[in-house]
Formats: sequence, structure tokens, C-alpha cells
Amino acid sequence: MIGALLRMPVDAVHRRMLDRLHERGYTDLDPAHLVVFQWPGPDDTRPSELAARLQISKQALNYLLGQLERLGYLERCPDPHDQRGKRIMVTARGRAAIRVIRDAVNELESAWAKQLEPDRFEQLKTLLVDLNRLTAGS
Amino acid sequence: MIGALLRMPVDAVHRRMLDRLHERGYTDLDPAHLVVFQWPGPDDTRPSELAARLQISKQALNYLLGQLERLGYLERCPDPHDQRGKRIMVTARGRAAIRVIRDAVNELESAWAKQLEPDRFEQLKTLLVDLNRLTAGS
DNA sequence: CTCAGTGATAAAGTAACTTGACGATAAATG
DNA sequence: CATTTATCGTCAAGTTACTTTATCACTGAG
Repeated sequence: MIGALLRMPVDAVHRRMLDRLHERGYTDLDPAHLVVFQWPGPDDTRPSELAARLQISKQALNYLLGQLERLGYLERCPDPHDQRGKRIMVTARGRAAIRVIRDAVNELESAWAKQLEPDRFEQLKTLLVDLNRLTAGS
Repeated sequence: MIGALLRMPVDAVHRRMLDRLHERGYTDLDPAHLVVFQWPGPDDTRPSELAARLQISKQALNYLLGQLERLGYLERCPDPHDQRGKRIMVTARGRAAIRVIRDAVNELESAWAKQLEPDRFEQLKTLLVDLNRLTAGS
């Protein structure tokens, strides 16, 4: 039961992100791309590092990076400190999209805080943070 | 930020479900199958009805039903009241798997309740129920 | 009795992966 | 040093979980 309770708001967040992106003209982004832009974002990280953080394979990430690079959201530049490595650099377009995503989340959070009473929403976040701490160790 | 906070426990629930299923011998089930067994389960429902409930296309569901039927978790029987329709009947094996899933969730919920203090966990559930009520209307 | 509507599903195509392999570089070891 | 070993990004091929399109079987309203 708890699974469904948690999943519905997750989906709502994703839907809102994508709706706002499409509204603002970023119609070439789809659900799969959102994971790449997930906090704290891919800027100035190496593909392997990011793949590890996102819990997907290097190849899966590389596939997404290929699309996002072709769409102009980021670039893969050679890493000056390691000749075999690359560094992901988010472009202006990418940063703009990230801003839209962040705004969408804030917008939704405010709406929820208002409807749920601000202090109860704070409680919810606190509880989720604590729950995450537990879940982290598994 | 809230997105990540919600997603981590969702993933933990799914991981636990699948781990327990595999431990108990249901090694032929994978993440995609879990949605079919999601509360209140597929027993005695028509494919179209279930697809609508799970928010997936009839074809996508039918694909999963085909696998689950071949694996012996359910059967598609002709509906006595409607000659063109079918009814999903969960087999003994299917019911056993559902029980394992439910136990896995309960087990995890108890652990969380204990570690978070029972009344705080109740609070969390109450808040999530309220949040779901808000999210439902979109 | 006809005919638009609905239910299941088969067929073909696609997106988002996976596994495996590669050449290039870096770091560890002898 | 020299050489083995590990790591980095990427390509290629296969798989999976879908989607879109199309069909056939049946229903129920007029």
C-alpha cells in the first residue's frame, strides 16, 4: 500500500516537469532525459561518475548523453586532467531547461505546501529525509 | 528535491519485493510483472479494466499477461457474461507470489515504523494519503 | 438485421536499455 | 623503467517492454 502512496506524487512531479518543459518549448525532451538533469545536475562531471550516481550503466547514460548532445543541451569535452576521460558541459539551452525543471518542482511544492498547510508539508519532508537515511543503508 | 526523496523509498519497496520473490523461488518474475500484481490484484478482472486501472495500454498489459500465463501465475478464462471478453483468474502459484509480495511490503513497513518511531510512521502515512488526495485531482 | 462500438490480441515497429568488446590512456607492480 | 592491470568512453548487437496499427469476434441500440 505504501508503495502506491509514494509513487503517485513521484509521478505527479515528473508529469509536471515534462508538461512545463513542453509548454516552454523544450518539446524534444522526454521522460528518459529527466534522470540526467536530476539534482545536482550533470555539469562538469565525468560520464562514469554520473552513471554511478544515477545507478545506470555507462552505456545507458552514454546513449542518453548522445541524444542530449545532439539536441544541444550539453557537450562532451575532453577532460584536461585525464586524456582518456570526458567532462560533461551543460550548454545555455541545458541550463535554461534545468531552470524550467526546478521551477516546475518549486511550483508544485508550493501548491502542496499551501493545500496541506505549510507546517504539515515541512513535517512530510522531514519524515521523508529521515526515511531516506534509513533506506540509504541497504 | 522532493522527487528524489519520494523515489528512494519507492525503489526500496520494489527491490524488497523482488528480492523476496527470488529468494522464495519465484525467479521468473521481474520488475515489469510487479505492476500486474499491484493492489488490489488482477483476480477476476477483465484485461481492459485492469489496463485502465494500471494506466497502461491494453496491448502492453496483454503482453505481460501472456508471460504471466505462460509462467503459470494466472489464466485468461472466457467471461461467462460476455462472449468476447475474458476474465483473469489468478492461479495458486499466483496467489502464493502475491502473498510473498504483500509480506515483503509489511516486513519493510514494520522495519520502517520501528526505526522511525511508530507514531511518526503513522504520521507519514497520513500525510501521504492527504497528498494523494490532492494529486488525484489532476 | 444492420452496424457502430467494444473486447482481446496478433503483427510490426521503436525506445531504452543490456552485455560484450574495443582501443586509448592511466596507475600499479616488478 | 617496462609491463601488467585497471579504468575511461564508446560502438555494436541483442533484448525487453513497450507503442501503433490492424483484425476478428462479439454486443447492443435502433
